Amino acid sequence: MARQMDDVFQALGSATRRRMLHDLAGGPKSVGQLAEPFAMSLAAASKHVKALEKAGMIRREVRGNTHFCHLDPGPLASAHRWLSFYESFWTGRLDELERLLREEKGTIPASQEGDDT
Amino acid sequence: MARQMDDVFQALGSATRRRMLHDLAGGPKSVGQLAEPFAMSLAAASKHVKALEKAGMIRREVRGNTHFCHLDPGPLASAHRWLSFYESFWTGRLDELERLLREEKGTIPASQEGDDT
DNA sequence: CGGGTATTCAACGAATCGGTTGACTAGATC
DNA sequence: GATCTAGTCAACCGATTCGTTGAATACCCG
Repeated sequence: MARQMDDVFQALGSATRRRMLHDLAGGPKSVGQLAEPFAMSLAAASKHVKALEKAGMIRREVRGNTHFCHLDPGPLASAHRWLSFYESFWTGRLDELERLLREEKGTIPASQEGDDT
Repeated sequence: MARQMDDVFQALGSATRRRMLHDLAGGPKSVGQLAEPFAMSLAAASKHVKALEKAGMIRREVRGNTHFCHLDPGPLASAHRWLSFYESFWTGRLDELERLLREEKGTIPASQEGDDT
């Protein structure tokens, strides 16, 4: 479904959440730790975390009192792969792009949307 | 500014607009042509086009009556590069990731957000 | 038990989104 | 000039987003 892709890109469409992901790259963090850089309530930050979780980009491990979040890079990899489709375009390899488009015609139509592996 | 990045990812967070981009990869299209696959008014499609334009992902060339849109892959490349930061993460190259994080400390803090070239 | 800590939940408001319709502008065509 | 076509614009609507606050939950600690 393209829905998961929507969630991923939508989650990335906020500097707050991108920052959270970036912080998470340094290792698991609690919700409170993730919230700390921001001038917003913990409840607000908690919602951002939930958005990232919904997009599958973080997993949550509740240990005692605190919820530890760790990055799940899978969806980021998917998004990266999705964008890679256009790579030949921005590198100027138009011949390569044409090959990709032709190849696509041979499989499922609009197959790029189906690429939510 | 991180604002441009917001626009790009937000624009990508809609299957409709992703489809439009995909169609544009095959060559320039008019607004009407872009709208055609969708069961929505032309005005609605026009708004989507405007969103893509705002994100810098398409340029518009008005020729006579019709507006031709062509893909500008720059922002897609930026997004791709942004995601590449996490590549070492999903390939399991944690040592490489740590190097990146360490290297980042040496430059501008939170430098990833500044990467809107 | 009582109190502090970490976090979520629910309700609310302002702003934005994604769509609609109707009116408008401008180029093409007869 | 009259009309068709391509597209935008403005107003509107319902749904979603992003923040708030206050209350609820649940764990930890003395």
